[in-house]
Amino acid sequence: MKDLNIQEQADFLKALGEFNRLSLVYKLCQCNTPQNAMCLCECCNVDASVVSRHLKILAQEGVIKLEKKGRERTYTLDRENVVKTLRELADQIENNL
Amino acid sequence: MKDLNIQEQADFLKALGEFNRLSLVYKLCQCNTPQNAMCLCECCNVDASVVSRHLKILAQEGVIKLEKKGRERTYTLDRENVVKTLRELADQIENNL
DNA sequence: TACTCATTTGCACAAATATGCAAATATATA
DNA sequence: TATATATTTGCATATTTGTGCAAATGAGTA
Repeated sequence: MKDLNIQEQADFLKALGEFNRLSLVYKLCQCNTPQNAMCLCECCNVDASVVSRHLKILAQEGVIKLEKKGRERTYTLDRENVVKTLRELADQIENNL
Repeated sequence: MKDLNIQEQADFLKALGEFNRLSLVYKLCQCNTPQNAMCLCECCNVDASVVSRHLKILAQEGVIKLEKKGRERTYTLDRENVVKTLRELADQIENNL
């Protein structure tokens, strides 16, 4: 339960604040089973390499989790972390911190 | 109480997801009285024109509110809207929407 | 080992963004 | 009206970011 500093919070929000990345997040939100990158490609109209990079950014910021089992790499939304971070931010702002 | 589409949500998050803008938000969060731009300049080490532009972006996205009374232009955090938007986002993600 | 499929990386490039300075604008006051 | 102060805008610029393509990598399978 680390407290994020301003830069870290900004990076987290920036990760979510891009259309294709946010689309990926919603896509992962809807399918409750882990998804591989090929499947995720369908939701935004871009090259697989672009999806790969977006997923990397989301993973770095703790938005999604990568699971490697053998050949497969599947991604799941880190629902708990995203929800927690957003709510903490909302609470901070509500309470003038 | 409009529902934001993905692009609008992304724009809102992007507005918050930049270091100097988030610093401005926290600054406004701490001082409960409306602040003018000169005062806000102090919190980030940039030119007044840069602050002006950041404030404009924040205002466009409903993060802050501008009040003009005569010569003075003061800004206040639109606490209610920011908190509401962040919580709605958290709720959406929590509930797989 | 050779092949196949999924993913990442290197490179190039266009578009967006953040920034500073100087000039323009707006608005109160002498 | 002239002046002072606060803010915005026009321009130039450096940096970041999103993107696609081709090549490289990784990991299973024939």
